[in-house]
Amino acid sequence: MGNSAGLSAPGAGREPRSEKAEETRERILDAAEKLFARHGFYGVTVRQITRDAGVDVALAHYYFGTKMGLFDAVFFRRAEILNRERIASLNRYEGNPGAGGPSVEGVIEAFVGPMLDIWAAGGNGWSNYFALLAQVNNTPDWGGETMARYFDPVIHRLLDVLRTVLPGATEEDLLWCYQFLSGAMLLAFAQTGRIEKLSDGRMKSSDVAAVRARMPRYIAAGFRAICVGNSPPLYP
Amino acid sequence: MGNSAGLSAPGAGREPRSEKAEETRERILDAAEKLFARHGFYGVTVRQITRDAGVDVALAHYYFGTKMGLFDAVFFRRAEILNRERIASLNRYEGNPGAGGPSVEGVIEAFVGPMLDIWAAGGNGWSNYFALLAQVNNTPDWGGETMARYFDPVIHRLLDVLRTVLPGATEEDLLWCYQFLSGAMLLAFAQTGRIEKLSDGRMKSSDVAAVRARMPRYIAAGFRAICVGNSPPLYP
DNA sequence: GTCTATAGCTTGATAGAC
DNA sequence: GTCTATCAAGCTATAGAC
Repeated sequence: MGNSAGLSAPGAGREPRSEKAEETRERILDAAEKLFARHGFYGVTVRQITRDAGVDVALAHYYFGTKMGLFDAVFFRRAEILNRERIASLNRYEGNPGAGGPSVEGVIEAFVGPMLDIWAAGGNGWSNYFALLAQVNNTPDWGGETMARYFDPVIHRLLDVLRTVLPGATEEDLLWCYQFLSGAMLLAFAQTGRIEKLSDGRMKSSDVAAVRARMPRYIAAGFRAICVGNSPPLYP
Repeated sequence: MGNSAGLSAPGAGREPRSEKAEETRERILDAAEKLFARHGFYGVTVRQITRDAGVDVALAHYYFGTKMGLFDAVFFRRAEILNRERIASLNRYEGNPGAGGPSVEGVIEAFVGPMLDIWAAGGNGWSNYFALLAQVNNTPDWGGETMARYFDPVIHRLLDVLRTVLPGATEEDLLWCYQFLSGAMLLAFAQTGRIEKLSDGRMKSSDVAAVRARMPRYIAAGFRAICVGNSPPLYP
């Protein structure tokens, strides 16, 4: 699914757009982001999107060609930002790992931190986008491929840094652990309302602080349990 | 989404069905399971399902009323089995935790084991079903609610057993850790093809043994890191 | 850039013959 | 139980006026 290649912007390099046009484009993207995140690609019609955006149906096709083109544009818009932030964070961490030197926790925090910061900074757009990522990540057949197309460079960068703090880890161990990380992280970001149900309304899916306090340590412990020595696990 | 209440079978208590009719019903369910898993509820038409099943369109409505009724029936069919197996496994473990006495690893294995066994035993039906679960689990708004309706009793049972091996854990810690477990586990079961892409084809999403060797220990380590003491984590 | 109008299909669902 | 036939509604996408 999707056909914009790699990390080059779909529709990039166009002549300068008028301010009004740019705003219209963004309104369509925002509405599409929200609705795709909630109901998936097929659960939404172009008409619903443009109605939500307050613009004419035909404009969606004018700006994005097809419904799929619109989906790709939504997916791409924030992927670019996300990738930049996470690469920068990993680079910063490698350059200066802090007091006790590099650690698994540190690397995971450097990777997850930017997303937590963005989430904490608020904005419905990002919340919707995270929910969309979780859905695509868990879509069989083309989900893995789509995630790979947009995010694999960052993930390979993460794996490189992880290898420096987990020198004995096998490739299999590292990749499976990343898969677990990916599932745990994106479900937490998706805000599905499950935690509300389980806790009888006492806890909130939107509690960023709660996730920040637990997720990096949870994930780092998992990596160490698998990638350091073997059963029984050793904790250096 | 969905409206069959609790764990009572939708359409249960009907008069005895003929064998041929029962087979037709199952064929529709199998096709629907496969296609819903691959493309989501809205990504599939009733016509595609019945075509795949080799039966007439009208029969889907005859047996299941609406498209949503069909979806509910698909979701319910295996949920019942899954719940029974997991409850039985947790009971067995509580009755006989094995040599070293009860442990976090043991509880997690008792919970995840039945799903790994079912997966290992093969059958496309179950693979499709797991993929469907992963999708619903990651669906915002109604995903959490739907999962809760079908699976919360088992999860509360799991949490009860976990409390006995993690006596000091707070409710918040336990529930967030479960949320991470849920995301990691279902993504691994969804076979999205991501691991193939990341490993350049050297690893397979369908490698049950690889998941069995790692996931329980990964998850147990995460629980211990969060639910035992506080930073820095202590490993008993 | 924006809108109207519409082409050309497909959809979920049902009525009724067999 | 199964199939044919069909309906009303909604869909993506486009052509062309402004």
